[in-house]
Amino acid sequence: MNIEKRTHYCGELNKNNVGEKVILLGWVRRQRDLGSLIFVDLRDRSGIVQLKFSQEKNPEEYFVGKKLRSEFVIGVEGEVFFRGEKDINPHLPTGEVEVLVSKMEVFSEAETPPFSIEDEAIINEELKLQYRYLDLRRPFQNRRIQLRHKLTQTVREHLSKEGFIEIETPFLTKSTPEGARDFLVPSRLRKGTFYALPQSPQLFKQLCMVAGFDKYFQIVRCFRDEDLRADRQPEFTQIDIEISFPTEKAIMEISERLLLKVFKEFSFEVSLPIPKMSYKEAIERYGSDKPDTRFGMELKSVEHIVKEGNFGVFLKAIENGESVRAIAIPKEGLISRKELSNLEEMVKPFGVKGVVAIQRIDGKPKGSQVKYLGEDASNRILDFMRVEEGGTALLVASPYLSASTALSQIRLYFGKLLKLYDPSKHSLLWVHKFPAFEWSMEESRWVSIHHPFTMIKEEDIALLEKEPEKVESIAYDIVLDGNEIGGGSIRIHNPDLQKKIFKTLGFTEEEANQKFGFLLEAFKYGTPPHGGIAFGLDRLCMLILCCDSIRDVIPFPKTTSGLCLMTSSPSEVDQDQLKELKIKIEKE
RNA sequence: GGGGUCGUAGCUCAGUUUGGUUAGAGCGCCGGCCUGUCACGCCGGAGGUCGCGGGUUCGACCCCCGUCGGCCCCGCCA
Repeated sequence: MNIEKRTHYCGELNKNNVGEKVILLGWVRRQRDLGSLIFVDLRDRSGIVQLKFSQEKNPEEYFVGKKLRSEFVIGVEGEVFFRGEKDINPHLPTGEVEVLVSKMEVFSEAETPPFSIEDEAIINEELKLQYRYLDLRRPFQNRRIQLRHKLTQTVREHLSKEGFIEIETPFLTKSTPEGARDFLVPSRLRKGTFYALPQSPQLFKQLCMVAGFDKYFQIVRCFRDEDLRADRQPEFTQIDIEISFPTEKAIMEISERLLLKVFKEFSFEVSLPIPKMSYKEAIERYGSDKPDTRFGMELKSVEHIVKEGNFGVFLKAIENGESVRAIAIPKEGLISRKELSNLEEMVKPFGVKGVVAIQRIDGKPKGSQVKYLGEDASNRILDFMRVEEGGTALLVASPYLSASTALSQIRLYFGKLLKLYDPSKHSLLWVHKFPAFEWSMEESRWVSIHHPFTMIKEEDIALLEKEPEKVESIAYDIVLDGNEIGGGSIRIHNPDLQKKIFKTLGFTEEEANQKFGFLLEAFKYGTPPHGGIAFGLDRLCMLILCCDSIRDVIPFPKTTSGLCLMTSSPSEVDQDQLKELKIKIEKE
């Protein structure tokens, strides 16, 4: 058989091909042996078509067909026939036709695979990852990776059309402080020194602006040595963008055109226009800097009401400058004593000690704390929170941010539980006006919330020395259904301001020069104002394809403990390799 | 670093509550029969380190300790 002469992919065949001679190449999905008549489903990346072997019509090939087993790789030559009205399989796109095989070649036999190569197969994650190439052979999983290709193609095409230049930046680069832990790569030529794999191409893309490329993009792998999650892998892909002479508005518009182009391509419905919300407002209304705005249940502060009651816990909290915040749960979310203690468990990690519930039953407030809060105050809370009959107000007392975060967890929990949103509709949101710095208890210093190269509001420069917590950055995140899918900022292009920021972050001039000297040096020679954004390609792909885990859209992912079960990496290396690098392993 | 949960046939799971004769089911696999199947059907068969190590016990899949691995979460992820 001449394998160069494949005429069709299996999934393409239909009634229009009847009578044609075809050559198909693929995997045996299943064999149905009826005696002197055998049906075989042949699968390739496009789909499935039925092959027919008949003892009567093609005795020679029939006897070879007898020996076919699942996952054999074969090539067939044959003619496409209409199956006949009563034999049509309506579940198969190619179900109206079949191929009567006249010639067949078995390229490769196959052992029985550890799991069946079917969409319906339920397979433990461990096994899937160990035999990832078989998992990827399953049609829907195969399609996901093909769709990921379509996504990256759409991005490349769109950005190229908009005048962006794709530029590759190094993977072997310099370890920098701040941010995630680096993956290190030892250098052989200069023993005792290390490259780091980039957490993102941040500094290089800025240098591309200094170099005059004006509009840069890259679909690029990034590496962060931190713990994994369902939506976090140690290596992941970003759509990285940077432009010269930007405004926040310009970058948002570039981003929106790109995202909408992608969403259109995938028939993914989002509501427009995309609202903008300050960080402060997001925390106030949703308790999160990446709120899911597909449903309401907004948070409110109720100190002004509860301070009139007699509930000691709340009064004391207010006295200590803490907040009392509340959320309204609809009547469908009936809260039993058991559920309430579940909720309390849920919010414990956020430093909230208890949750107070007030339910409206027959128009009256019910709940174990009502007698302390007073019926009047309780009623006012129910009214203020617009709690319907049968619904419940949940209250927590804690420092503002912790109370807000805790309630945001409760909000998300009920939003999902009560199906308060249509899963086929999606909601985008810009969150901006982030604070530039936060105090790190661990390091006893100010650290950047975005990164140290983020521009701050001009009028806040004066606050840098005395009140860094009040400094606002020109940074923005884009949120899709409660998931951060991208973020960026306008950068600092003035070396003096950059030095001031380093000072706020507690770097001495010497340290700053040692770590970022090349950037500061570059900025001396004419630097355009610049800024950009980066999108998480894997996350975006996961959300568009409605997957539960980022692993589903990464061809060869790691487990939650950072292992590749297929290759068994990471693994030990030869002594010789270590010797060459002058590295000694310290035994535990 | 911490919490939760899972690990029994090739796969998915039951059995563990209350330790006790030979550890089961469905699917898959192997052999036979079958001309319109498409989750083909029918008959027959093979298949087990109960994750691993130790302990308790007359006796452990079951109880205890440790360990490895999967998944989810907190911390962490500028």
